[in-house]
Amino acid sequence: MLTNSRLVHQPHDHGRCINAALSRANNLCTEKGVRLTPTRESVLRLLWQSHQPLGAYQVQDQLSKLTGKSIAPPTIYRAIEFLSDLGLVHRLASLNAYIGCPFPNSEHSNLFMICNSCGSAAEVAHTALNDVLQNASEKAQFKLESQSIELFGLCPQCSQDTTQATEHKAHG
Amino acid sequence: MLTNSRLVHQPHDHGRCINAALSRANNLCTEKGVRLTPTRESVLRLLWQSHQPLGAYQVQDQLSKLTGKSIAPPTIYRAIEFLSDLGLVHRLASLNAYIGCPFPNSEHSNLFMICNSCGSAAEVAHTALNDVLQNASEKAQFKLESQSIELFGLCPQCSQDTTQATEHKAHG
DNA sequence: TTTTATATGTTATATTATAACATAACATAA
DNA sequence: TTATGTTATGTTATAATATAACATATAAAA
Repeated sequence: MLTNSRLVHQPHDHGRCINAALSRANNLCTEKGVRLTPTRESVLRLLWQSHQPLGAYQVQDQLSKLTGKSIAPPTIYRAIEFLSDLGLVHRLASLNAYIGCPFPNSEHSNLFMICNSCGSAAEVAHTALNDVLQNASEKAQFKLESQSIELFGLCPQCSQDTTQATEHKAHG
Repeated sequence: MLTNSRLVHQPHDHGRCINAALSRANNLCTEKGVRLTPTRESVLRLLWQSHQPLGAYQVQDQLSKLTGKSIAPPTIYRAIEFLSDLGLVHRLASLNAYIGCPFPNSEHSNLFMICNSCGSAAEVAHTALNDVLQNASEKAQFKLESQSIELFGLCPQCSQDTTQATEHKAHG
């Protein structure tokens, strides 16, 4: 099970996340012979600003502020589509939001653990899970092509906070 | 693994699906002391008209035609919310669409197999899968509260059609 | 440097969903 | 039975998300 869960839910040097993501993006674009234009790079950078997924219009706002120009939705959606096609960005359907992919080269589960409290989302690649889904599909004679798995709950950090709050309440 | 997959993807007496769903709904509403009003019943019936999930505005259209009155979106969304709270209806996030739940009393996986070709969606309840997800969550110290699992691919029927089409092509 | 392909700008609009407030229907108690 | 509270629906407006269609600009290749 490969995940960025620890990183997402703990204080860390987030600059390294961003740099790593940009580096991966540059390599992949070179490899595929496509261009990581300034707009696309900025969008990717914004989606990596935190580990919380962003809506397209949040990206729009932030990019507009960043550049001082007003930017229309299609520009954002195009950049997201480009990044998404390369596997650098994922869409979280239940949130209508987008997030950078921490391991675009690995086999994917498209599994996300989304915190109901702080909104952070960790991605998980889980071979055994994929096998279970593949088996289930075969049993149902369903030819599996892609998948979207979104788990909701409390991240380690928020879970701890809740416990403490409850304890505090109990004592008060 | 409990699923309505066979039923969904094969010709069957669909009236029985609808009747069963309405009967379950009536029982559940009685049990919970809430009302299955005509609007709510109609919406449930429409969502059971086929095994393809429907968008809220599709439901609106059909209900308007059915009653001859024009019906505004909030009415539809309220009915869907009511049914959804009772577990009688699910939302498929990736499609922005809604579908009747075939086994509202069973433990849920919230797992759907959605056909990319015909649009049908079968629901699956899969204890072993739930265990895998629970374990993965625990490993990540994530307190799992709910989940949404959507698989995309080809249903048995469409998969067969594709194979035949390919064979046909190969022969032609 | 023309040509071609790719990327972005711009305007308008489609699609999905909800807020806010008014009215109606139902349930219960006085 | 009427008064009262609760639940459900009607109505209007608008928020939030996403895309179509066409014009322009930028980069790459011939």
